Amino acid sequence: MFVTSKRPRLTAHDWAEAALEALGAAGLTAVAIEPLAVHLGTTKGSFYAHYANREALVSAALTLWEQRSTEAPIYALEAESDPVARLRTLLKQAGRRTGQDPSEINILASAGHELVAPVVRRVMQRRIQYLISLFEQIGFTRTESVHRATLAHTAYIGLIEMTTRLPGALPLENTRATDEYVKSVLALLLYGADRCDLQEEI
Amino acid sequence: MFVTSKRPRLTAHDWAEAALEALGAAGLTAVAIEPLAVHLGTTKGSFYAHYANREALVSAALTLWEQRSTEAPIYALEAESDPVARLRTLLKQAGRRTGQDPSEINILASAGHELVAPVVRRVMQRRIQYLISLFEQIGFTRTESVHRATLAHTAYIGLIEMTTRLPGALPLENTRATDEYVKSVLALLLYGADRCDLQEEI
DNA sequence: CCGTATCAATACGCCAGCGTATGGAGGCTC
DNA sequence: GAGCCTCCATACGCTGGCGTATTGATACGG
Repeated sequence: MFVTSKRPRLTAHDWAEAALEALGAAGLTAVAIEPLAVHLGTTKGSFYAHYANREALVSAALTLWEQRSTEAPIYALEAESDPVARLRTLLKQAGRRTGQDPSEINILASAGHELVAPVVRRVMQRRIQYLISLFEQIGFTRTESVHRATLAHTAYIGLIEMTTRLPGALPLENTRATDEYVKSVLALLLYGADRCDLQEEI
Repeated sequence: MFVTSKRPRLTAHDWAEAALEALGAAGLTAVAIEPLAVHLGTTKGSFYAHYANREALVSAALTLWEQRSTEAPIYALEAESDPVARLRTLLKQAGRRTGQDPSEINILASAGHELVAPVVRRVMQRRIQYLISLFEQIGFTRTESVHRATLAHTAYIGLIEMTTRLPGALPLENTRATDEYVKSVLALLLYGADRCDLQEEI
């Protein structure tokens, strides 16, 4: 042919990347070999040169996701010094991502699958642990920190769930309203942080 | 035959009920005619005497769900008089149902489907509106009420999402810990309710 | 420059589920 | 008790996806 278009040969990583994209965009059932092959401009025949079966592909995609979900947020907060500032930027980021990113929700929804559950569990637990540590650094007791971290995390999950599944259902019309909401939540989560009968480090 | 077992003939309602059960237990894909027929002890041939197709069945199941989701919670709170007590029992009920009831989450997760979205949206918006009215009755301003209602609702969604998808991932080991958590959340949601610079009705 | 390992293409069998067609069997009405 | 209406059963074709087999192309190293 003349227009061979020089398609570069695909690697296992290409497949994993496409699988992760599909998983984030449309859930576990979208990680289907034949549709992915079409998307990648090839046929499923070549897939089995890279992976044994669909499960292996899902595993690879999840590995990618776990890496990125662990590395990314750490770096982003290194800049901030005190725990309150870190919490604030964390919440602001969450508010900004609202409704933009269905991947979190689609992957969490896939946790019914044996392969997905442990990965999602690890990522979520790391986040919650980090939140707990933030509240403890702020000066709250252990149990109070656990409670506020749980509230923060579940509110985040519920927020992205609502905004991706039912866009516009929450009474947060625009970005302004969302920002105000985030501020409000931050205030509530920090309620009592300035009281002096908290356990201090000295 | 001798052991005809006298199976009663099925009605459209029986199918809708079974469909709703499957939807709540395992999501939209579980609302499949042939498996449901097996579950009901019949064959799919009889299904098409009641409904035109699968979509119609899904619609019927959702109608059932919407009715129950709207009637139930209203009655349950009529007993309580003041809004704070209503909020408290609401949260306690939520905490008690934790991890027991995957249906909310499975139905919400099905809102990607055109047929499901409007129903779920209506139910959710009614709840949020009710929460907002509670906070306004307590004495908060409109925007403050919107914020706290949104926080309460999203925290609830996130809580049941986490407990059904990833049981044990939240740092709420047992029922006691969950009760304590709910108390904490209630306290945070009501922070400032006793201040006198709130807008009062007199 | 040739051979081999890797990727690609096609065809095949398999399974699950939807929707249709066609008979059969039971109950209700008159 | 005859007839009809409703529900049940089975068979069929269709779609979409998985996994396998076989063959073809192509890049890369010796």
